[in-house]
Amino acid sequence: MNDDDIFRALGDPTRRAIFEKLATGAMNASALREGMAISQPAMSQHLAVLRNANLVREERQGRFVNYEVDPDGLALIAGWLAKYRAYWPARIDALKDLLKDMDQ
Amino acid sequence: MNDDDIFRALGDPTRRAIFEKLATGAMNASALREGMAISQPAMSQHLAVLRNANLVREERQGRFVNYEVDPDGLALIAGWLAKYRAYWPARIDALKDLLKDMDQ
DNA sequence: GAATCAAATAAGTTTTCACTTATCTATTGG
DNA sequence: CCAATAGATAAGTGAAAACTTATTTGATTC
Repeated sequence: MNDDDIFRALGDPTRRAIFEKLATGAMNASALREGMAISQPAMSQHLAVLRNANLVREERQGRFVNYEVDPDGLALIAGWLAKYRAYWPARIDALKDLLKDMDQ
Repeated sequence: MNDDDIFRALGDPTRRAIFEKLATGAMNASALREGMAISQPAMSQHLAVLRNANLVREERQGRFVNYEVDPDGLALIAGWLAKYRAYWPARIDALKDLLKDMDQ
């Protein structure tokens, strides 16, 4: 799990769509495919890339494999972004409001 | 400027290295190349991709073109990341500390 | 205004990577 | 134990994209 894997994984729009769909709730690979013009092997390969980047993690449940967002990958992006916080001072207030919301 | 352009731009490790070097301070394309095994046209092409993603902006200064980090692109990443804030509650405290630092 | 230097662009080549089809593995239920 | 189903893997193909060399554009200085 490093910047390289993560940004490469998110660099593909299809993979980002998969991730974003997963973020609405954990589901298995078949459910992910629904309404998403993508073959079974392609989905499996994309999920492998996302998993390798720690953006997604799996949990086998019988014959199905359930996928969910892995916070570790997101944290790494947040860390990357934080390095450049000097460049967005104007956005600090918005971020503060965000954190206040999260407290409730 | 959209998620696609940004993540595609950052998906390439060379381009991310260029961006990260630029984040240490604005400089022109030649200065960026120093110690960075990369040809002049390649650098120019990478900068064009970064510029197109609003991660970097240019300002011609005579014969040189000065490049600097563009906060707009970073803000878009922050926005993308914020959508998934539900997934990193454990990191809230760390982020708060970060904001406290920024106030000073 | 010719020479020089920074950077961009054009065109072609090579490498990477997202796909395909085919096959295999794992798990369940009859 | 066998048929069915979910998913992974293997191998090959085509397209995208990161490079190359050559040339062009823009600006400076002598």
